[in-house]
Amino acid sequence: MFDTLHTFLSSRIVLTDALWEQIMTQFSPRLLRRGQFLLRAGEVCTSVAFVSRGCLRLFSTDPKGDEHNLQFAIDNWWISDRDSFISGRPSRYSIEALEDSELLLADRESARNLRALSGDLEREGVRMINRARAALERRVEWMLSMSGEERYLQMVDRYPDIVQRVSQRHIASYLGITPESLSRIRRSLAGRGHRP
Amino acid sequence: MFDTLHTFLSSRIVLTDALWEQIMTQFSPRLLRRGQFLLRAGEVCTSVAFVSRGCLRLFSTDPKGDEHNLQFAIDNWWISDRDSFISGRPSRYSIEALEDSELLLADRESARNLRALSGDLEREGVRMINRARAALERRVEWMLSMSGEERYLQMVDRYPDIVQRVSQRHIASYLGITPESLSRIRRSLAGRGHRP
DNA sequence: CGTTTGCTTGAATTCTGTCAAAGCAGGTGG
DNA sequence: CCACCTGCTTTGACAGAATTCAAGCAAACG
Repeated sequence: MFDTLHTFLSSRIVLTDALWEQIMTQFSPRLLRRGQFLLRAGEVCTSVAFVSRGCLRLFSTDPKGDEHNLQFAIDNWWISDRDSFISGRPSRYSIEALEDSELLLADRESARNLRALSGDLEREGVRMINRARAALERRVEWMLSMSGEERYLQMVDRYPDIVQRVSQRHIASYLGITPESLSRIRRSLAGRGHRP
Repeated sequence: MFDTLHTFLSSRIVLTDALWEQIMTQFSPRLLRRGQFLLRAGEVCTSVAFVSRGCLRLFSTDPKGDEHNLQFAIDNWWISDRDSFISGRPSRYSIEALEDSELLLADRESARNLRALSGDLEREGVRMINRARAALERRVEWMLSMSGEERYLQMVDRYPDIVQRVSQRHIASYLGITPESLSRIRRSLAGRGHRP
């Protein structure tokens, strides 16, 4: 369960055995069954989670009760409501496991300890935030400039593994269209000779 | 021209005269007339800009030639294509002055120097990235869950000064709707007794 | 084996974009 | 000072796209 995190980190920073020993102590393993929640809207997000195996979604629930997927996380991704995690304020989001999942959790103090452990680790943290920001920026750009069909093709291109694992209604919610529309888009694409 | 930056910084970090002296040396002033560009798509973004006075927009141009506003920046805001700035790769975005503007520019080396100058300053840099990320996240949430009218009301509520200063077609582009739609939305709101 | 869940499909509706035209500034030059 | 030009906003008519509502179907699950 810690193996995947070790592999993940060693591809980005210089990871000595001594450093790894210390890093491990800061994470606590957690199993989540499909349908269980890591975070519910209104609670404070007290951890960042590394997904060593499984699939989760982060979503908001609007006043009408409709849910909107803001992020998916599969093996080797991180997931958390960073705003709530940093500020300590209640979260507007929920995090739910879409498959049975193995997580490694770090709370606020662990995160602080990790940053203090090595400059490499701290810089990697900043890079992670920047990647998250860049991904959101791209997504806003897509929403502004592309049709639902184009956004779907972008998503298949960029996140094929997620499109494969996650149900269509969740993909539709992520794209900002209805499941019916996504179904029609896929039929239309198939008719024009697109790989399923 | 440096006054606004001094005010800005002193409200967020402990700003001694000595530190301020050093900070000033890292920024170079730049005047931009309305319509001039700080960055053109395809160029590398070599600076982050603090807007001491004026108004700018960051936008992308899609294959059809349509422009999409991703960000506005007025007095006391920062603007830049951080991806290009960090990676050194050509930018997909352009930055244009919507009014005559006074900027303070820091290039890559200056940014590095600034981070090295004080831990406070470095932490403030991370906070800035996080605020940018949080703003984008909110915006994605809006795009997923709200109609054009609701997004417009959110924008009026959250960025009244920008809505006031920027032309409607640019607001419309930011919201992801056509200028015609925004015009109709405003008429409809006025009819239902909304402050102009 | 019956129930549930998710996907598909159809028809009606609502909304938004498109195109074209006219009105309304603000700025420029005669 | 006025006439003109240019860019922005408004408006109307229309076409097109996506949502909604409703129903059917298939695979998965207890």
